Amino acid sequence: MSIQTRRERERAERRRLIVTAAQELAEAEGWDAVTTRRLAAEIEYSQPVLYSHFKGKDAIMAAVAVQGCADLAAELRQARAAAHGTREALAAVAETYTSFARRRPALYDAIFTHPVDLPFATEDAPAPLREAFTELLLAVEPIAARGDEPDLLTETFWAALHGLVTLMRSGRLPEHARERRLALLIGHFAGG
Amino acid sequence: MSIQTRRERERAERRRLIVTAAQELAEAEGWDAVTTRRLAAEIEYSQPVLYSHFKGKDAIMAAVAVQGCADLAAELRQARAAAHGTREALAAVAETYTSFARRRPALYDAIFTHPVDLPFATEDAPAPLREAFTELLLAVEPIAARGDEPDLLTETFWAALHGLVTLMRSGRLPEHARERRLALLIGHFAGG
DNA sequence: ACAGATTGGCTAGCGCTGCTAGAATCGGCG
DNA sequence: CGCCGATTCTAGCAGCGCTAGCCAATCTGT
Repeated sequence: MSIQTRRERERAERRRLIVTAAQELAEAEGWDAVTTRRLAAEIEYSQPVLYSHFKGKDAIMAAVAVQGCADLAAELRQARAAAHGTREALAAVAETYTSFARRRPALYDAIFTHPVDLPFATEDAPAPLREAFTELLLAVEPIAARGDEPDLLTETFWAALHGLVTLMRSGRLPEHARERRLALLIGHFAGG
Repeated sequence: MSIQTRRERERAERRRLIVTAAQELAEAEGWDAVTTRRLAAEIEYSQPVLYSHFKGKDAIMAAVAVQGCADLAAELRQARAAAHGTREALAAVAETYTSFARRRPALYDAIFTHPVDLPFATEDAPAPLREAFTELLLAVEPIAARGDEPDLLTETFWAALHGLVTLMRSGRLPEHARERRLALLIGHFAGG
């Protein structure tokens, strides 16, 4: 038994090594730099080792996404907790969300942009994903009007943030009016 | 002179041929199927011919995007013209926009998702892009509150639509509540 | 009408990608 | 020690975007 568990432990450790290396490489040089060869060199193993842990590159990105989403959830929670008042909480969460996307674009892309088959809106979605959504929900819920379904309203608000983030990063929206757009969004959602 | 112009005409025609073939192939089988080899075979020329017309594959996608955006602009205009009342016009434009994204995902991606260095928010942006934005602007402007900058409000509304579209297509938002989310968005923007 | 210049398309190939089959090597066990 | 199974590596496949350099067809000037 013992040698079996040791092996499993080593395997798990190496899996973490892969995910961490992929995340660091992506955040340092972008996802284009994360090739299977480069990643294998980074962890000092050969390429096929990656495929004994993950089905393919996309699966590695998905693992990075889940891990990174925990960071986002934590930031959102902190921002929401530090804010006083419902409108302020919503603004704080929105600002934190877009700030996260700006500070850690590679991570944001893995979580929200890259085509990936993670279960998202179901109950068997990975915990960090559900936690991040819950943070948004807790901020949006109080400003829901009568008849608004909080879940759907949260999704809509989230989509708006996501749209702003992606359009700005691709250069389709100019960066300079970022805060004013965010203010307009909050204004229309929080009713003012 | 005449033979020069004939050559230019032929060149222009072949350029159109390339863009059209790329668009059709993308819409039929997705952008992954649009490789330079496949595209060259489709137009019955060799690969390097593509590079005498475009700097690279991205430039071809950009050309498809501009051409496709004219379609979108036309659809938006028609929807807006057919609607009575400001709120109805906004809803019609929003529905048309998301419908376009659903019906023609490859085209939508080329225009709004794919990383591309088209000038977007400046005055030297290609005409179809400006026209599409203008259609949105004309629908959003009437619902702008006092103090709202119409341009920025339009951008924000556009971003929300874009976010809904991309999150739904990647499976991060379930499809089933599509219309209710759109209704929530309109409700909060048009002041309901 | 013919030789020379020029334009322009094609063949072939480079360096890279994600991924995998099969050889080789390492570890535990009788 | 010698075997045997699990594991890791070497080597290679098919495909990608892109380009250098040859070759042929076309136009120009005598």
